[in-house]
Amino acid sequence: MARHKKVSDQDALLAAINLFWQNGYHNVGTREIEAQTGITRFTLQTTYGGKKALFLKALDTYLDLTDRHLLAPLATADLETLARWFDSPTIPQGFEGSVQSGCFMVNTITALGGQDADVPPRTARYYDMLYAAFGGAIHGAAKAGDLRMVVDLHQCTALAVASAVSVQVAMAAGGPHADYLRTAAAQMIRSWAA
Amino acid sequence: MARHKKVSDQDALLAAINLFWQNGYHNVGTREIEAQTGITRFTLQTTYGGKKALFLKALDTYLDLTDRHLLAPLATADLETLARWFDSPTIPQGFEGSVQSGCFMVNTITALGGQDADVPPRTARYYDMLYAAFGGAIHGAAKAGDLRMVVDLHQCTALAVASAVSVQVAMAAGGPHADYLRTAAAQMIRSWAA
DNA sequence: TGACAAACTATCCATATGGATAGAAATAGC
DNA sequence: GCTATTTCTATCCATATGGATAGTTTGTCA
Repeated sequence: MARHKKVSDQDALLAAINLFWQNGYHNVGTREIEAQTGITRFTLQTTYGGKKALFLKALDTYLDLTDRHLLAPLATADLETLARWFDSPTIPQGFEGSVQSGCFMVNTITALGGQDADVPPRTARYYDMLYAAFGGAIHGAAKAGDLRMVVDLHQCTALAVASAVSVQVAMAAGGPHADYLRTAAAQMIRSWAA
Repeated sequence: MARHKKVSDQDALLAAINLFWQNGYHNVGTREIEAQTGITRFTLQTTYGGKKALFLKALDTYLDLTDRHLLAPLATADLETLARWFDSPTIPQGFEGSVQSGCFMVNTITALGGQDADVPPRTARYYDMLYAAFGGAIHGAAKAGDLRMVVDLHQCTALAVASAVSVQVAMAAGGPHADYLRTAAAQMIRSWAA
């Protein structure tokens, strides 16, 4: 039987997510990947398929975890939970140092999206996740009679998605903007209640 | 008197804006800058101060033009003009090929913002411009008695800023999301009217 | 017409990059 | 204890990179 890797796949992948999320694809070289994740350049190539393949796997895992822990549960949440999602956010374990960099996926859309054919399918998945989560909550609230009659469900969903995305950019921007936007989004959601 | 450059400063700078906006800082090499802007690597170094300095000058010029043509005029606009700013956007001359890449500044925040000390001052300027533009319009509408009494001006301003930023990300993302968000934002703004 | 200054061209340079290779090390199973 | 397999280490490689240099070209002015 074979030699074990220095670090487990899971630990290495988590480290890779944080590295690429905080620094972007281009600012991270293969020597830095070795230093920060424990994956040697040999293993990077032979086991993971190279830098680009590791990046995509990290991004896919990020999307998996983001959906599982942050978005999918929202689809069945009530309005107050949705509002608190904005003004009292939870941070997935293991990513505490990265949330100030915004969203790994949003950063990838704006940094690489125009030139990299591997990004658009993931972008589509991300927006699907956002619309499913916020749309689910909003349609659920409507069905429960919790929404004011005058609100347009598609508009509300789009505004919730807009708020979520812009909060991520504001996180990457630094400063107070993310808090302003979180507060405003939570207020907006609470204003939809019957 | 000396030899003239192959292209004018203004044309070169416009070309540099479009190049960096569409491709990002790292995806553009100095040979590509030569090919796309007419600035030789010699001139890039001696006149502009190098690749990074050209990038920052391009970004600053982009912020100047964006403020002048798209944002500053909003500060004295009425609500309907603000709504149309979203659902019937105008494209600054010379940038038609780049708007599908979103916003040069937003792309820079997410791609470089975490590692590059030259970006945060420009990020702060960008958000200041956004808040001044949307805040000005909204406060002006309130002063004119055009807003419903119940709306919170700071919340409205923050939501308008959120919408503007997320539309830019959606442009970079491609697909129908930008149009959804534009429509929703315009509806939201119209819903604030008395 | 010559001088001067600015920009261009062709070439060079040091460094960094992603990935490849060969030999060594580590591990489990037989 | 040996074998097979996987991973590691040290080194190498071809290419790309941002920038530098030297000689040439170009345009204006005196």
